[in-house]
Amino acid sequence: MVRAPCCEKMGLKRGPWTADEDMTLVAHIEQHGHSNWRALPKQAGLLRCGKSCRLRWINYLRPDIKRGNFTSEEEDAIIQLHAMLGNRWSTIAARLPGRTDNEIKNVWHTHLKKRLASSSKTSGQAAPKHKAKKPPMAASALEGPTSEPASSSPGQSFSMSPGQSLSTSSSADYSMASSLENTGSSSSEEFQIDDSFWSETLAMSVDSFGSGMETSDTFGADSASPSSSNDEMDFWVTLFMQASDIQSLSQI
DNA sequence: AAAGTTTCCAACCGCCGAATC
DNA sequence: TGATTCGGCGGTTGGAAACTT
Repeated sequence: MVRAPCCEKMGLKRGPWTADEDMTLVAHIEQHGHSNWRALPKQAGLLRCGKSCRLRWINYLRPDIKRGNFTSEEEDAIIQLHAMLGNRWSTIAARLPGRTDNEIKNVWHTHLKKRLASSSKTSGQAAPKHKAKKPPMAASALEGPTSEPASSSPGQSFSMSPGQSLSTSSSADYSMASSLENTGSSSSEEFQIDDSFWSETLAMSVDSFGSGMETSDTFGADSASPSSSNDEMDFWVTLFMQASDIQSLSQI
């Protein structure tokens, strides 16, 4: 049977949200929550698809969203996490409190991918291919410490292992090869984690680490209904980071 | 100053897995 | 047990803003 569309498109508004719509959505969610996205727009009196409402809330209106530039620490964290996880934006976002998967995805495609490409080409010389534009925004995020004063709290912390080093070396090889080269695998071999890896390891984790697993609880709204596989993924991300950290420390 | 180009980001689309019936 | 619904995810895109010529 043909799957029904996520929402009937007739008469539903699309495109950018207005301030009024934002207010309506926020007010409704604050009052009634968002137990049912599909029904929400009708209840709130919005001419929007439920999916659209959800996206707007998740990516923009949620109170714990951190607006503003990405700090260099955040960017480095994204790069490291992406090297380990690939395009698992939601998992990466879960490690960066206040950041959304959509935002991280955008940053990756607009800044970080290019940054990696140029650093790998010049092997260390970060040749600014693109001239600085939008000074208060993107450019500052790329060039070392951000000038953003208050929007990113000073005490901001990632859910990473305490000793996790966020290498900012320009020629850093962000692949897992660098992190795991001391584990016996060839250093020239790029370590790729694919889905089968995760499914296998996650399956193993149920038996081996089923109890006492520490789960990160850093993402208020999203963690309202955390799936166990997400918790497990968090566990493994943390484990890998700690492992790579231990490996690098042991070499000192 | 204007036209053309590039960059960025909010939003949409389609697919998938889990939950429910 | 299969069908259906729903929420969530990642890929992609359109338009606005910024920048260059």
